[in-house]
Amino acid sequence: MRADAKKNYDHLLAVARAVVKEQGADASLRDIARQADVGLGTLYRHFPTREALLEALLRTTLDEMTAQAADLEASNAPDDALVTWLREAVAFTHQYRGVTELMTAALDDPESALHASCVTVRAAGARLLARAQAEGKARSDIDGTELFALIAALAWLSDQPAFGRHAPRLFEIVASAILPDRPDTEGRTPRRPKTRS
Amino acid sequence: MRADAKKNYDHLLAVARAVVKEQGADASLRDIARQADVGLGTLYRHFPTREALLEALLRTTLDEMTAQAADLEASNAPDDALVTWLREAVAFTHQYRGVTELMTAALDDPESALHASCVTVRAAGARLLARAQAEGKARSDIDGTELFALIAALAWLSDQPAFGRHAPRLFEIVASAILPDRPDTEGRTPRRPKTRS
DNA sequence: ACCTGAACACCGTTCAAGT
DNA sequence: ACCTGAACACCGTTCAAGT
Repeated sequence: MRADAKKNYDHLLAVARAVVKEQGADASLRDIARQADVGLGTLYRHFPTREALLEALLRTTLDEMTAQAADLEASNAPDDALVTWLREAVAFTHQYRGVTELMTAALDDPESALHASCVTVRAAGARLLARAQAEGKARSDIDGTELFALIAALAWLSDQPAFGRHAPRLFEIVASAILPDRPDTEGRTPRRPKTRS
Repeated sequence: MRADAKKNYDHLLAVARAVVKEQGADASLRDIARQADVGLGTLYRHFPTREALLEALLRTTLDEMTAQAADLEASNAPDDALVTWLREAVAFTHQYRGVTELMTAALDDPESALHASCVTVRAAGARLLARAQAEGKARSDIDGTELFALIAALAWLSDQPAFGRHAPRLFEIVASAILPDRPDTEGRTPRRPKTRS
């Protein structure tokens, strides 16, 4: 890659990161090019699709998540490792609003630039899940895709302003379904009376 | 309303129903007006916002869901009533792809034309939930909004092509979190070996 | 009262023309 | 080899002009 091209690529990526962080994964590509002071065609040359742009944006983070799964597998009890990783996965996705939809679609589309990353993440989760299942800590009737789905659902919920406030409890509810006999992380505070919903 | 206006209104609604069923809740309004052989301004006159259009579209179905909740409350065991209603709620939303996002946003926005309907549905669910909680059948640390959130999450998952195949099991997993001691509905089939995820 | 469609400000995507 | 921006086909939304 030529030096000027490399410069454009890097700058484009930095701007895109900021814009996507602020406006979500469906931010205007035109706007990104504009803010990067670059022709619209230049953006398309470096990132032929929106998925390609997000793949570049997410690659390092997704790799970190895979690495962290390996770490947790080596150093933690199977159930703790899984729960910690799930929490991390949801939190990560929450950085970039709307990325969940994209990753979910990419998982189903081998042509997507994001496909490989998503498959890798699913595999990392599936390993942690299998280990917990082998020790009887996790429900045995779940597979890696379903674990991915539950993470995606929790991430989606966290992105909705109506539910953001409830995200921690919703996480606990779903986690308790995956790992039935795990005590709640938070100190099981008694709930406000149920008159208001 | 004048007779010609009424005719336009009805026809617009019928066309919109078909288009939204096919293309989802973010279907082009222009396209709907075009297919209804009506000026774009006419659509906006009758339905000043997309939410208003969907409110008209969903009103009868949402009312039916509220009514069904009352029926179930009168004639079924608390836990069965709740599970049946949850299943129904997810299935309904699944008819119109993308409606979940809209309803979730409306729940948080009192100005939305869909707000009242969503609040009513939440209340209907909350009643069924409270009854099941009173008999110790449902987790006590969940409120109506969280029940709504879990329904929304399941509906969202069902809309994703990658997860559609897993929707029944994902429903069972979440349902088991809400109603911990309920036996699975399906005959707990042994799972395929976990080599493929 | 109600309807129409042009007008405006946006998109995503492509591609001929430039350096 | 890379960059640019006009061109095209779409949007949602508004509003003057018509009946």
